Amino acid sequence: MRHEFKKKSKVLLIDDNYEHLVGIRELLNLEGTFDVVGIATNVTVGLNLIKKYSPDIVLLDMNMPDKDGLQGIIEIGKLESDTKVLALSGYDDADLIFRAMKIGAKGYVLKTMASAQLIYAIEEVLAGKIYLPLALSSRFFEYFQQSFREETSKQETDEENLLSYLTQREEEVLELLTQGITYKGVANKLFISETTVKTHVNNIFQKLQVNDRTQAVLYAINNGFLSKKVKLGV
Amino acid sequence: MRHEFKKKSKVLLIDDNYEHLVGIRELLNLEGTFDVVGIATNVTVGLNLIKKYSPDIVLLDMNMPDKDGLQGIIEIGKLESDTKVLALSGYDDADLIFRAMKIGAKGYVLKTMASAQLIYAIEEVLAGKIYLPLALSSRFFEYFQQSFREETSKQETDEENLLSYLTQREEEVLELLTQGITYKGVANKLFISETTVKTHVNNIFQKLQVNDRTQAVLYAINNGFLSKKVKLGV
DNA sequence: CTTTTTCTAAACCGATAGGTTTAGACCATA
DNA sequence: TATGGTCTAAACCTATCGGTTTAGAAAAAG
Repeated sequence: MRHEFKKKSKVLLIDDNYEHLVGIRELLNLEGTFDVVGIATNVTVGLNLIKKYSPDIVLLDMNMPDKDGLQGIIEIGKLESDTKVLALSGYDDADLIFRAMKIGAKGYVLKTMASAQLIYAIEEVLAGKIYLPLALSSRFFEYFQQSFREETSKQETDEENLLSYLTQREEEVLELLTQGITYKGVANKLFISETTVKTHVNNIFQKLQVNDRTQAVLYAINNGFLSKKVKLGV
Repeated sequence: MRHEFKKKSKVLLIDDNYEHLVGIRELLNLEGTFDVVGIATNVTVGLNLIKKYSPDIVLLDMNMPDKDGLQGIIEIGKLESDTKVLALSGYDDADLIFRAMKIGAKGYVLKTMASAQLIYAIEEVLAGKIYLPLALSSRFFEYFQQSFREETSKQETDEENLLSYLTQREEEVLELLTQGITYKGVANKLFISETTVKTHVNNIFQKLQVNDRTQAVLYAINNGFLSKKVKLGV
């Protein structure tokens, strides 16, 4: 796609390192297809510039002293603008990459990367895609999978999941308990008497080794009983 | 890395489509660097073959009639072997890709892809990397970000988060309630009287617009009060 | 064809929870 | 200084919860 009237993309730079800031601006200006509408050395100023210029993309440094980059991404997201965020960082910290992508960064590039790659990343993000260099992408996935390994290890590997001892009916009752419903309410929903509900609930308490409904609900939530509602489903 | 005594990698294929199965086996045999140690048309048989041959990698079809592929990945993971799973599918369903990667697949390739790309994917996974074709990787990230947008929208965007009306002391009390502690227990932990706790709790109920402790705990959990413990932290 | 499990239900009782009112002490802000 | 919010606390009462025992009917397992 190369035609003469192509509109330049508006770019904003936020980085506490002023030299780096100017360096990137020069680079992008030389490229000719970008219009650097502003630069800022902190997030607060950057946010104001975004409101003023509505850039297409913001290059946002992750490692800054005052407000950190993650908070910056969140606040840019709250603006409800179409501004895309490309995260910049000196380190390939898996956790940082994961968090940045989680809260809406459209890409993540290292400062050590070749300028051509930076340009490519910007273009990809501007085209609506998500850009992660292969090396970072790998780290991201490792971290991603590890997060869920820890999370699911309790539920699936666990052979002592007391929830598995519950009968079908008891599960139904527990399900209603986790909605904060009283004995009377459960009885009505299941078309059984209140005393029957109490019997089930007492059996549930014994099986889950808890003393009251709140603890039962907490056990249920922390052991995968309600995973679909509380977390991302498997 | 090319030396004559390179050991062939053991590959296992699981796919309910027998023709496809044989086709891939032929392809891999022709390649010369792979040793297809077994093929199976369902997960159950496949699991037994994995136990028997300890393959380096399993190509696992996601769309099968009996046990589906996701369950297959989980069960292969439970074997605690070093066998890696490369997911195969006819569809680039974002949700399916996300789930497969979440539970431990090392890669995901479409059946429609060129055979050279399949070979490349297998080699990458065998080398300990994670392989997602660019197109799927994009879909994955979109889905990934969308999942968390939904999850965080209630907590962060929400200006009607009733939790924000709680005083510090009330938050402390609620925190203890979410651990399933009684009035008496809370009183002891906070070094205040039981009646004081009851006063705080009643105020909490009114502010959160709920009727009992279980509902209060559920509200707290579903609105970010306990996010660090229940979900992945931001 | 027994035996066990599950689901149903009642009666009884004490403990806890929840609702309401009132009130003193402290602190900050108007 | 006065006003409002917070934290503390008590007294009172009712509703609900939780523990225990007992038991019949139906279904599943042996």
